[in-house]
Amino acid sequence: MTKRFPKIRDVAEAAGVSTATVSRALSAPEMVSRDTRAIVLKAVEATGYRMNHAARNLRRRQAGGIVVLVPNLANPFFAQILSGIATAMAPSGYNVLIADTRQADAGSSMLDYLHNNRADGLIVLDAGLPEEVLSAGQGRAFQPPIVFACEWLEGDDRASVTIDNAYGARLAIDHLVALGHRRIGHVMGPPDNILTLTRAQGTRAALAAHGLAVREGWFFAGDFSLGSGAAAAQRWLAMDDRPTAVFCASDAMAGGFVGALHRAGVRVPGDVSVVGFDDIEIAAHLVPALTTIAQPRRLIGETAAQKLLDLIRKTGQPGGVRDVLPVELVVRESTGVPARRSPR
Amino acid sequence: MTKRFPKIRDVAEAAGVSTATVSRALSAPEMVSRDTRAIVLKAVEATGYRMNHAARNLRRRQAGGIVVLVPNLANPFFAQILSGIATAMAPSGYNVLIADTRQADAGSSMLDYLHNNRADGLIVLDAGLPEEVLSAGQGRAFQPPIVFACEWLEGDDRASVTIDNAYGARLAIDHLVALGHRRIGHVMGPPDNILTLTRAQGTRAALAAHGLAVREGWFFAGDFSLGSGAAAAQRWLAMDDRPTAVFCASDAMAGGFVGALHRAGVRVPGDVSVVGFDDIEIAAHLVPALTTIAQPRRLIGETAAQKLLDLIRKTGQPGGVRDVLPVELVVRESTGVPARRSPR
DNA sequence: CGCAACGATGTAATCGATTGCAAAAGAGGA
DNA sequence: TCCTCTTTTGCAATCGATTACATCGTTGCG
Repeated sequence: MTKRFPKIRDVAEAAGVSTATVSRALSAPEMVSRDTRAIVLKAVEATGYRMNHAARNLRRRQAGGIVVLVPNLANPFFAQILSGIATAMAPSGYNVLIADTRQADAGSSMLDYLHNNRADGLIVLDAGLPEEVLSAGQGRAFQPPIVFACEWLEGDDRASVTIDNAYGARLAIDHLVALGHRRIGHVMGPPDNILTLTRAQGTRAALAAHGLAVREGWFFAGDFSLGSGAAAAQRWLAMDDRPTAVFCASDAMAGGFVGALHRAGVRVPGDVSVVGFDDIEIAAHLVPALTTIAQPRRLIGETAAQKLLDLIRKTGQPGGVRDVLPVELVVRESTGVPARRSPR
Repeated sequence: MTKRFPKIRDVAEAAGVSTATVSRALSAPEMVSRDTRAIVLKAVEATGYRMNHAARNLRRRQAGGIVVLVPNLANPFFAQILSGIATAMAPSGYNVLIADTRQADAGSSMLDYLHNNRADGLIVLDAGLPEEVLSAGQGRAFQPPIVFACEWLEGDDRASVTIDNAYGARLAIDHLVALGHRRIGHVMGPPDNILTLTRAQGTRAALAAHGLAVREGWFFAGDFSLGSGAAAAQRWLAMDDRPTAVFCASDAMAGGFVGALHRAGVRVPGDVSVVGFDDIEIAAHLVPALTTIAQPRRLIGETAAQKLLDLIRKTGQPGGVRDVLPVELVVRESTGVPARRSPR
């Protein structure tokens, strides 16, 4: 910001009107007569004027942007969601700020975002943030509207855009049972995560509904990552009494699981069937192509963004509306009828 | 922004000093005596004061943020880079804005970002933007510092952080040749992309250096995506005279290529060896695990961010420094000695 | 003892756009 | 022609923090 930009006053002079008129011609065209509007627009063109957002935001007492809190930016799962958010936000003129909640200085800067004037609203993709951050500003400070996406806070009535995780789990289990599996395991996400909980609970419920055993030993710990899927595979390999099918709470874990199994000489779906969750793009291209529960990631992002805009503009529902988007089973190659007998 | 926040004046009153002193105590502590500083800090605490960024930015004539121009946010390749950028930017206090350059309203809003006061600098991951956008503002307007990352503009001397793509290609080809391959193909990225060009050119050069044929029919069109890799596989399958090894310009394409081949009954590396490029996280977990050229994505992001900060602060080199980060070959399972004879 | 120099603080102008209020300009209507 | 009502415009205050410049003590040194 070294040279001088034309400011609104320059445009006003060029057009022979007042700054107020220029301002109105640009942000409330209907308040200005057709003729002056044309003159002003021409002057804007001629001077190359561009509005100064800092000034507008100061005067309007707003931030001019929203922030998206992502648990781990490096995780490609969020890419599609972010894209959806960006798409939906583009026409609004709001900036989209991105912050990684698991970063070094997370604590303080998160508060900074939340507390005031850095953002007019936020989309939270990480319900695992410290309570005091998410519920901050209840006291003296003002808290901007929040929309949770993917994850949410139990017992909290703020707006959210999620999927029915238990139903997704049920689809996976039903599919496996229909294929003839009776011995079904589950690779879980990180502990305490709401998605982990609901998917695991959904799995348990579906198993029970089919009158199948729920063996705790077949519930493998994981954290949604590729590596944790591979680690679960090692534990599966070390078992005497293995499940013939495994439902993984994320495609990444399913990929890691299948890969590690393959390297140990176990075939999918020949020896064990695997179902993933998410339907990330590569799922269809894996070897074998992954059977999975598809969730509409881009739509989740777009919906969350739209919801946030409504909240900011105070249009639409007063708040607290929880959208639940549909999931569906996508059958590919990684599931099949169970082997005559468990290998080994 | 409905309720009233404590402003600097409130803090000043609470502390019994002037607003100037409060401002200095907060952003230039050394200008204020130890005692007053303590008093001010206490008053800040007591009032719950948080600075208004819009006001500061207006006064300082800056934007308070940088923007990252991403060609396709949904592409997970960029996730790691964004993460690196976010990490490096966090301590600076600059906001990180993200914009998808292939979005609907791209043209106009990109200009908006570039031209002024929306950003103090930008990191461009898409050198394919229209010239008039990237070179905009040379005339009357001021253009903020730019750092190119991954991609760059040929003949442009602005700062950039890249890798040696030709060398990466050479590593891949050398590896294949060392395994005994003489018939080597290449799946390319999108036309006119600088990465496509340099990698293809590097491939040609390496091939020539080994005295091997450069057959145009073995250079498959692609666009870095999974689908285009799978499409290339179809073309490979339809050939009479196939290469025994294929170097793909991205891991995504390699994944798509291998997957499609597998579904057609062709084995990797038994029937054909495949090398990727990028070393995305899943590469190590694929079946077969992908041999690839690793590039330090997170480091690219961090370096670009640091460079941009230097440019903004006018520290460091005056500008135009081009960093080239190292790449390396990672040998996994997708490459092996060529089959005795080409299948079919 | 007196003056220069320095450090700490306060005063007030400033950044650039928006908007409440008032004045001016039309538009009808009697 | 005069008056009321509506639409367009302009004036000037305002948003909240920063910072150039001025002020007021202090300290140091000749």
